[in-house]
Amino acid sequence: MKYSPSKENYLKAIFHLQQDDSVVSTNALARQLNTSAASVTDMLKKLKTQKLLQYQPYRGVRLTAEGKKVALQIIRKHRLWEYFLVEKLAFGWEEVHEIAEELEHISSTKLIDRLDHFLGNPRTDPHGDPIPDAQGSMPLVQQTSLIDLPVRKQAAVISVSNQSTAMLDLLKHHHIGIGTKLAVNRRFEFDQTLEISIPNRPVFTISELLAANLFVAYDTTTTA
Amino acid sequence: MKYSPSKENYLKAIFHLQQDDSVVSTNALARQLNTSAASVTDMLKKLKTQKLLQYQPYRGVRLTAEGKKVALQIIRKHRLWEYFLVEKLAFGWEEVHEIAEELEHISSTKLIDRLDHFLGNPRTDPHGDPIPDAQGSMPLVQQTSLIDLPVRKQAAVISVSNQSTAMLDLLKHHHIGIGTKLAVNRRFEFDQTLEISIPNRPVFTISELLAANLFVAYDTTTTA
DNA sequence: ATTTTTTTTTAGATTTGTCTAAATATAATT
DNA sequence: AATTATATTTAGACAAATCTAAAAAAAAAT
Repeated sequence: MKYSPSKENYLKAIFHLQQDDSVVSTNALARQLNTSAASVTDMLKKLKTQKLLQYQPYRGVRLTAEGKKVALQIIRKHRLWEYFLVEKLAFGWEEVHEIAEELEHISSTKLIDRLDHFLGNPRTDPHGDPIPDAQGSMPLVQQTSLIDLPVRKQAAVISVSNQSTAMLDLLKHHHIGIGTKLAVNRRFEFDQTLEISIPNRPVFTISELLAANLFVAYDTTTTA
Repeated sequence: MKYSPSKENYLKAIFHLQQDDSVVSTNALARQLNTSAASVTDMLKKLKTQKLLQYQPYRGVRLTAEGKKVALQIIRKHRLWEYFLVEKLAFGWEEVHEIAEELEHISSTKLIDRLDHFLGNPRTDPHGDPIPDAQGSMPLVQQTSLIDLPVRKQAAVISVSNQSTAMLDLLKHHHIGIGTKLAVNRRFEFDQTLEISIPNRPVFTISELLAANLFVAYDTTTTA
């Protein structure tokens, strides 16, 4: 029931890449984990013998129920630690990920449950991503179109409803991608355009049409 | 400037065993780290090439200034995390050590400095051991004879002023050693004996003479 | 339906930290 | 001082996680 940090990272990466219930390719994993395809193959064989995933050579990989369970626990730890770092230790948004990558491998589940309680059982992390509970069930994300995002509320882009190259081209131009953190500074009533700010980038304006097609997640936890 | 968890554990163990400025033996280290003498020898050679310690085959080992610096940073992290676990997450005394053994290897120094501040810059951990500051200087311990320890105050044995075999024999009988956590339950006026409790052990009574020769550290931080 | 390209796997090494068993050095005892 | 006992080191192996280069399979392109 205990896995090495490396194995945990593989499970987490597969979980993230395995959007619906599709299989994940060796190369995609290698890219995600910044390692070689050969290393990935080696590790997949080990994880398979531990029944954490289904894997047939050349056929890609998919987590088993057990594998998903483990992945969700890592994600739970990661996000709770991020929340702690931002809310209690006053870290900025962008600097917490790297530290949480280390903290998520601390094994004690008692620790993480106590931390959860200490933080007031938050349901989303500072980026707006949902935090799985102790049983591993992850609440559905509070997912809104950018049009409905409250002003000044930090949010993370989680999906785009229009996948046309024209739109993706525009997103690229604005440096917006899945996971991009942003906030709406203000709305202009005249033409319904929105002023957007992304950390460490100049502010810019987008059209109502673009905003309508951008879905974001944000923290809805009520702070006492 | 970054060392593996294993190396950090070696440095910490040597630091603790190297009471004054004596050399530490291979066997003592092996015992402390629950490993074989052969493994210790292997590791000492590696740490020597990194100039973290002085080591001559068969002659024992001693930390260099750099080695001490690293050890003190690990100890700082360990004790700050222990404080966090007890004070913020309501863990008991005895359960925090194991978790802190993992947390102490999280690398970010920014994290630990923020944690320090968040906790109100405590100067001793829950066991009464002093917490080194960011520069690695460790405050002198509040060191009292057991005779002067306030009743019910938890403390840790840090030294014994009498090293006779007769005394060490008695200490062994009572399961008391350096680092043992204990508290005085009550004093008996008639013969000045003390009732002592050690977590997870039956309470027992010791003589005034023994108490006079036992030095303990305890937390003197004033809690608001 | 071949050929070419891309993806994936195998083969063989490497590093880190560990082990056991055997050899050697030091310390203790007679 | 010689012998016995203890402590320490060397030699040789192993598991985990990684790598590069080569081989094999699958997919894409002609």
